[in-house]
Amino acid sequence: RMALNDNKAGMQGLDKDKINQIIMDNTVGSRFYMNEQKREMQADDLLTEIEKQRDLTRTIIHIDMDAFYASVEERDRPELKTKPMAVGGMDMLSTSNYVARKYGVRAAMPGFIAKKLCPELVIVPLNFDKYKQVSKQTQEIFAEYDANFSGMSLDEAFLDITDHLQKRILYDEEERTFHYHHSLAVKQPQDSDSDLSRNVSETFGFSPEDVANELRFRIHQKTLLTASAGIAPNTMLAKIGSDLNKPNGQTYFKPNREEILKFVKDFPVRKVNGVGKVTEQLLSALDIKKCGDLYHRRGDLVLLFSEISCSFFFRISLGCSSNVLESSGERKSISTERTFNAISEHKELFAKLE
DNA sequence: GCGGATCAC
DNA sequence: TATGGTGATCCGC
Repeated sequence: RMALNDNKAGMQGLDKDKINQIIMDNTVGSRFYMNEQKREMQADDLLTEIEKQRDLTRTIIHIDMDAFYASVEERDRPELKTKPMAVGGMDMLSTSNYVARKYGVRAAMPGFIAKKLCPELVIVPLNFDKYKQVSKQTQEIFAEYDANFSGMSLDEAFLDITDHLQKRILYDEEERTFHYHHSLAVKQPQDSDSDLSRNVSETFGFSPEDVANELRFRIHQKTLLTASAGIAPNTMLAKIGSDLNKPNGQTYFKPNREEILKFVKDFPVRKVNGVGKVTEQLLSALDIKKCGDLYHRRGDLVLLFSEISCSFFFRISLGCSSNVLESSGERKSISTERTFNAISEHKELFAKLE
């Protein structure tokens, strides 16, 4: 910001580096420098406030069904498993299986484009009623661990298992053991013959990770579908976690401030809930690509954005978000999702700078 | 409050 | 042939 701007007539060919050095050498204590300090103090006030509210005492799980609609169709039509397949129509696809993804066929892609990428692609029309039934089955399981769980869509939910973990300490082994019915046990191609007669049952422990494994086991037991999970002290990290080891995996973020900051530092802002295409571009223009960059550029951010937007960005940079779940029925807002009107907010600013 | 922009599913 | 439909927030007016 303090650097010399040479986009003015008569300023070409100057030794920019040398001039900038002189400006910098004389700038400490100057108005420019003080302004910068002031803005960083403003930012630090917000950051301190957020840090003060950091709560590592709760355990949130985000459960995300793997390629949900496509997996349901594969389950009911196994011949589709080996073929590139997507669910939706020629105008829009809802999701695709992993074979199709190798061709670049993704959710939210028009079917006719997908067909050009992969002419053999099988497009299966939506069976919404079926997905709703499966969703109900998974939600019955969720309710056993958190009666107030928050369903985000048919294939995603947040659970606060803090209370369950307390109660669970008293569970005997039987209450932590689950097994498949013989009729449901499916032989996977990679299983050896001995796996067929194997007792398909499992006992789970007492840790947050054990609970997530148990949830995923029970979902598969009941629906024959796989899910991924993120376990963390808040919704932002839980949501990130369910994506990191997908499919059929899970990630645990320990309730440890230092470890969270270390993870978040190099994590791309675009993958955080609430940061979409436009915000990504806007931040990218400021050379902000990783969550840690949001912290380093905090002085610039308070200059450019509203307090609400800054708080949103700073919470991301600290790995802080809400850990309070609104029950699905009465949900009005999702506290981790924030948008801001970048264009109009900045039209104003640029107008002043002219 | 309303409409526009943004975002997620 | 052809690029969703809905619900939520924040912003400027």
